[in-house]
Amino acid sequence: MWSANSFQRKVIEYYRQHGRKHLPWQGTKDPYRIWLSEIMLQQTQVATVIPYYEAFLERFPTIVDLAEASSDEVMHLWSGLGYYSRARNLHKAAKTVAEEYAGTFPQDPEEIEALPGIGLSTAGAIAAFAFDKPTAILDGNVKRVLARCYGIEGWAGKSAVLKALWAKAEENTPVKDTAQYNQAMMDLGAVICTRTKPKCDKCPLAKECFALKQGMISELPGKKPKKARPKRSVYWLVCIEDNQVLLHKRPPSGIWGGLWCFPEIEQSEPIPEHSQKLSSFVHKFSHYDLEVQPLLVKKLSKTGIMEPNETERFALAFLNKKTQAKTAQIGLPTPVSKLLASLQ
DNA sequence: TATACGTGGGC
DNA sequence: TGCCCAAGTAT
Repeated sequence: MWSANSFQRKVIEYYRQHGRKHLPWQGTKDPYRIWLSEIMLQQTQVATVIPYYEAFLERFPTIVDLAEASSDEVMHLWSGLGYYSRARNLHKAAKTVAEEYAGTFPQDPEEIEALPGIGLSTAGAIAAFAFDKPTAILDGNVKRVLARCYGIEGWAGKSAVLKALWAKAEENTPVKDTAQYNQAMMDLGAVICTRTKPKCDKCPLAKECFALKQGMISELPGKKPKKARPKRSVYWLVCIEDNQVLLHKRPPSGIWGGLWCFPEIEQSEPIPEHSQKLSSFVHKFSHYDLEVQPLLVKKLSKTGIMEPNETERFALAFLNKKTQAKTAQIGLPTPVSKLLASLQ
C-alpha cells in the first residue's frame, strides 16, 4: 500500500490530466458561490444542479442579495430540487453572514460549520476551496473511493465505519494543495469510481485497490439496510374560483416546509360534499409513498374542513394565465406544479 | 443511533 | 418495474 504522499500524487495527477475543471462552480474562489454549489450538490447529481445553480446566482449574485430576499422567492428558486431544508438553512445562514459578519463569509472552519445546513464535510470543502485551508472532506464520492481502496467494510451510517473513513480521509489529505486534492477525490468518485460499473481500467488507484483485487467492487461501500416504505393517503382539495386556485403555505418544518400546496386532508376523513375526483397518483418519496387523490371542490368553506378566518395561513395563487402560475414567486413541490399544470 | 428530509437517473 | 441511491445535515 502506498504512503499518503504517493496516494495524493496519484490522485492529483489523475485530476490534472483527466479531471473535470469547467463545472459552473469551478474556477472561482468566491465563498458564496462555492457554498451554494456544495449545498445544492448534497444528495443531488451534478446535471440536476447546474440549471438551478445558474438561475439562483442570476437572481441572488451575492450573499447580501440572498439575505434580503423573501423566503417565498428563495423557495421558488429551489422548487423541484428537493430537500428544502437546504434552502431554508441557506437563507438563514445568509442572514447570519450579512448581520454578524458584515456580509463577509467566515474563513474559520469551525465558524463555517456553525452556520445552519453546513456539516463537517461541507465546511471542509468550503474552507479548502475558498480559503485554501487544509481541511478534509468526506462526501459520498470520497467514501466510495476510500472504502474500496482500503477495504473498509460496513455501512457508513455506523459510527465505527464513519470513523474509519474519516481517519483515512484525514490521513491522506495533504496540507498543501488541499483544494486540488479534494476536488480530485470528488471527481475520481463521481467519474471513475462510480457506484455501478466503475472504470477501474482508468483509475489511478487500481494497482493497489483492495476491492478490485478481492473482487469486492459490488460489496463496497457497504449498503444501508433497507426498511419498509410506508404509504400515506391524502386528498388534495382543488378549489378554483374566478380562475384562481387556493393554495396553502406549509409550516417551516416537515415535508415541503415553507412551500405552497393544495389544502390536504387524510383519506380517513369523509369526502367533502359536492366534490369531484380527479385522477389520482402516487408520489414516491425516499422514505414513504404518498397516494394523492385530488378533489375538485366548489367552496372550501362549505367543506367544513377549514375555517375561512385562517387567512394568515392561506393565499391565492393565480391560475387564469399560464404565465402567472409558472412565474408566481413562491415555492411549489414538484407534484403540485404538475397538478397545477394539468388544470390549465 | 435511527430517522426525516425530495427528486430523478440508472439498471 | 421496482429498487438503490446521488457532492449530507439536523434532530
